Amino acid sequence: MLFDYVRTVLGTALERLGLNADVTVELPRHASHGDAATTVALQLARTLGKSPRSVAQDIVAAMDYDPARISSVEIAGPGFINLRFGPAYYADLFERIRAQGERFGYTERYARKRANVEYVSANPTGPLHPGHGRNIALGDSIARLLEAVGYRVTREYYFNNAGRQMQNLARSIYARYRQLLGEPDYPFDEDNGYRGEYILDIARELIAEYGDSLREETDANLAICRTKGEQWCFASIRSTLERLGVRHDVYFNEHSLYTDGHIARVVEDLRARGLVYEHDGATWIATTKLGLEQDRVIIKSSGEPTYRLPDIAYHRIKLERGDDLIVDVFGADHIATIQEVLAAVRALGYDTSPIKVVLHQMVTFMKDGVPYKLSKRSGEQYTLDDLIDEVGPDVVRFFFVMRAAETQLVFDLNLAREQSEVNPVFYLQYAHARICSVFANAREHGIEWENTGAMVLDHPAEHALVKMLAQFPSTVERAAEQLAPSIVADFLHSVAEAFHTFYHECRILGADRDDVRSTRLALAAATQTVLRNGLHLLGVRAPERM
RNA sequence: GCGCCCGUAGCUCAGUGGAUUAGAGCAGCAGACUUCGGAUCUGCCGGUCGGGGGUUCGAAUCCCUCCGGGCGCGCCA
Repeated sequence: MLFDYVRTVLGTALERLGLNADVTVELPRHASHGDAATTVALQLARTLGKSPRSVAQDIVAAMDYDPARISSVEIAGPGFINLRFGPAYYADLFERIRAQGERFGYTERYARKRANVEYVSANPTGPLHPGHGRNIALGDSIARLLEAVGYRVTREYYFNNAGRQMQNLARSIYARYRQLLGEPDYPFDEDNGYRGEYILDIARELIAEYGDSLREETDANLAICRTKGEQWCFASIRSTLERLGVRHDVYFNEHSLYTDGHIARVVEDLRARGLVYEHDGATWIATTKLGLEQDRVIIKSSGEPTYRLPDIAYHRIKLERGDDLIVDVFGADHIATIQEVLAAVRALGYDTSPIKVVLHQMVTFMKDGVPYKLSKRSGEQYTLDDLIDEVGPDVVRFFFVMRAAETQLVFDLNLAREQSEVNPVFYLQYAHARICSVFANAREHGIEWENTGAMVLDHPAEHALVKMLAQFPSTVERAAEQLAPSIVADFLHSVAEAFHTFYHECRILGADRDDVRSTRLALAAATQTVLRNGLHLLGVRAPERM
């Protein structure tokens, strides 16, 4: 949007010269180099066998433009073409932002495309821990970003409520149940058991519900413990997600892969391709034939599949659904697994290119300058809920997406708890609240203004703000394409900065002319929209007052 | 040993192959309109972009190599 007119002018000039090239226009790093710059002459010089500067001269000579929109064109350095916007350019940008109003920033580029985003996918064996926060915030913001560029998005949660983990959960609950019933020495499996405080809570609920009628150690009673545990854990997980504004459309149960025959089909199909063999009583997949380091077990000698097998079946199903884009949000510890799974699915004859894996690195929590241990081993767990209690949902969501997924994030608990200007979330929210306050003031003083066209933009701070706002749609697209919410977080900081500077230098309500006041109010309204829409993409609230 | 990720200011991080001068925030220092929210704004201080080669008109960015850190490499998930 920012460079639409510039691109058109340059494109026409190239056409006139019989040249063919992608016109990339960028914002120069230094304001002294103008408002827009292109390196197209440098790129063309080689194939044309001419010097970049002379190519640039030809292009400039062939440019036909409105001098009110482009006030200067110059060739600089080795062959850059630098342009400066004129008043009409700003007026035009501003008008387009104003006309789009609340829809500004959302595009239709990927309309009619379907995307599936899988995230969280924690098994129901306990409350979410703080480390899950990054996966949740990333996954949900990615889903929001994809929606913003037109995708129809399904949010999916994959879980396993069978298998060894759930047996351990049932046994843990049962042991605590017996202990609470007056047998403190009843054995608790310290190695495999879940030692969290919440197990006791579940056991207490069982006593309230069943009294001591589950005392006998039968499969049926353990099954009751298991079911109770699963329900309790899922309720806990969902309530935490709810607090963060996250809701999934599909909960995919791993167990259905067995009952629907998908698991058996995967084994048969892999076997038909000569990729399966038996060894030491187990069934193996020959991943070495697929270019990986070593072969892996897919069915243990006990007859139980390993997690790999359902993962392969699950990804095959995802591909068969025909979505245009399939996003897996995983922690860095899944890297080996996902490589194996994708290699196996490819070996089954599928094109895995719709699958994009967002691997995020681990989070280190810091408190008072030292790493804060959030041990799962200790009986007392620090949960994601505790973190939300401590710093609030907005800070949790923002902190987990403000850095690129591939960085090893440091979550500074002191900074997060700080309710002041050092906290980067408040800088953005304050800008929004400030704008709301200006409008509240306008209403209070009975200031009438019309958000119509024909406005005046004179001040450099106004120009800087308009230029910033005009980049919102392309920024959202770039963030969506790169599956990188941190791009939006950075951008919003720049918007807030441009607004605060504008606010400081330009009186809005106190402007000395009515048309200037109306322009500035409209500019504030547009900034408000960008901040609100942008914060929404990150799942952070845009408060009217703080 | 192998695979993936990272290494940029004291700290946390941006940086889309581009420009004599690599940018923010925090920390530190110095300032700001008696009027719309000072949770703000303006300056200053601070860098061998981990080291070394290469590709290119041009490299923090791409390639190679070495060093350092993280995560994996289970008949756990």
